[in-house]
Amino acid sequence: MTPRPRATSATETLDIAAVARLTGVTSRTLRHYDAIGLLAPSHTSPDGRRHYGQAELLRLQHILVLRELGTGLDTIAQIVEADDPTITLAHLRDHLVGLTAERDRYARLASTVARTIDSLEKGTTMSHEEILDGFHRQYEPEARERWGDDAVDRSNAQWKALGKDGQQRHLDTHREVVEALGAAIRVGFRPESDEVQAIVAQHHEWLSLFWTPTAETYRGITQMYVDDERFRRNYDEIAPGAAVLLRDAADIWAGRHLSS
Amino acid sequence: MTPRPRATSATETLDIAAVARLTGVTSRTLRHYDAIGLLAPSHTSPDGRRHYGQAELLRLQHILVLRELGTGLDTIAQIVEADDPTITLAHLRDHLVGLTAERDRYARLASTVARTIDSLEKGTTMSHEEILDGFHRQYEPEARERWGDDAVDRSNAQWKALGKDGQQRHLDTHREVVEALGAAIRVGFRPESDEVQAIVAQHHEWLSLFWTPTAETYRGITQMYVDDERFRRNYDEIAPGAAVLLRDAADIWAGRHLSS
DNA sequence: GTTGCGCTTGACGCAGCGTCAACTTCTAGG
DNA sequence: CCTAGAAGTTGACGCTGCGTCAAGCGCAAC
Repeated sequence: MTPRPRATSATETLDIAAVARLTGVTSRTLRHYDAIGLLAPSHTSPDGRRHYGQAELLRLQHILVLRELGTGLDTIAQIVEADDPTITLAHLRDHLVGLTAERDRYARLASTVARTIDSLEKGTTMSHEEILDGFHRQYEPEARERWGDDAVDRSNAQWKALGKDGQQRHLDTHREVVEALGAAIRVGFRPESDEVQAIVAQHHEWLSLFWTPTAETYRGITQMYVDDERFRRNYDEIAPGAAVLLRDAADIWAGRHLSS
Repeated sequence: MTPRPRATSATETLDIAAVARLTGVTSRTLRHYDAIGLLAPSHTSPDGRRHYGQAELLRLQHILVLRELGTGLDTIAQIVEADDPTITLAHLRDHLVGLTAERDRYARLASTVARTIDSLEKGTTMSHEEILDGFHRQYEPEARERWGDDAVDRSNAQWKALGKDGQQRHLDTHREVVEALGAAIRVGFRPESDEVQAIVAQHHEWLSLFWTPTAETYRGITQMYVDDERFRRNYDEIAPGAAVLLRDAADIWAGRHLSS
């Protein structure tokens, strides 16, 4: 005796948009799942619109859990088709092995990269060459696994030469920015001045050629210019305080132009 | 004055197969990298064959390191194009965020899966025949693609190697195990007896087709046979106490034969 | 001559949808 | 009742990073 809303065709089913909202998938995905036979709607209204019932929602739940775990849709199909906790269990057991392996892989990668970055940020007298060399060495264990010893040894020997060349080109390109900074210092411009902000924009553009920093990472980079002796010398030998000026100006500039 | 090997066209360059062997990538990948402009050969001989020099090897090395980190090829192209340690390091900094996020994601997934397994183990209500039948049908086609894991590769290979007859025999094995357990109970064998231990070995072999249990998980599984009503009934309908006997025997067997 | 290896280009295929495009249908407003 | 707009539909191509044929060419051995 409870009042039903407009008994046209809706009993307890949800249309595709409602399911999309509830589960967070797109309607396109639901159509895709229908197309590949992974999840059919409970019924379609005469005009072709898809409607989903509770059973389909549960099945979708199951699908999404497995998908979240990185399982392929075909495998998911077989698992949900079986609709059997024990099958799922067997699958999960296998999957757990893969997941922990991936976790460990990423943990190793992250720690390697972090150490590389640390050695850069804290490196007292570390040159670009040494950084690069160290970077390369960090990957030796993995590289040796994949590539074999002789290949790694040979590439290690050649690594410096290439890096040296690239380093020189980088410094040349960069010098314009640094000299502009030096000029700004001698004239006494402040970080928030249009002139210095323009230099920062140039610096950022230079950096953005290959990589798009966020506000946070851009601030981090310019902070690094101050913290790291090797970098700071690069700036300050043009004009004392250049690194600090760049950092301060970049801090302001990032707040104005970069999304945090 | 050092003797050169056949000065036809080879000075110090490597052909595509040699590069493939050294670096572990396929020749197809090298051609792909050439096609998309990521890594061109140093020169091509008149018949169209690609040859790579030391510089190309180093560039490839750089590419592969970045690829290993999960960087997309387009981004890799920009980074190696820059050929600048600072850019590379900036990228690493950026990438570290993604790596730790991925690591955490997988860690969360792994723990979620582990807990899901736990709860499923307690709630599972399937007979082994159904498990086996469903498993066989479901994993035959596609699991191998998704799961490069050794365990699944091995289990599928074993399953296929069994052939139709062998597969059927394997299906029968479980019943043999259960009936042998029943017989052992009726005769009054103890868990540590050679007879019961042999049954456990058979059971473990049967189970190993689906995943490779450690001592811990094998004990967990057999414990589940006792804890879960439906499983226990499967065993105990053959002979009362079969599940408990299997668990106790498996506990001993695991300690003797499985690494913890 | 011919067999066979190793290379070449060209093409299609795969997952898992995103993203138009072109069309229909339902609903609300005037 | 007409009309605009929102939201649905099918169909198609696009994307990444190659794997995997297919067909052909050059070179060396038999």
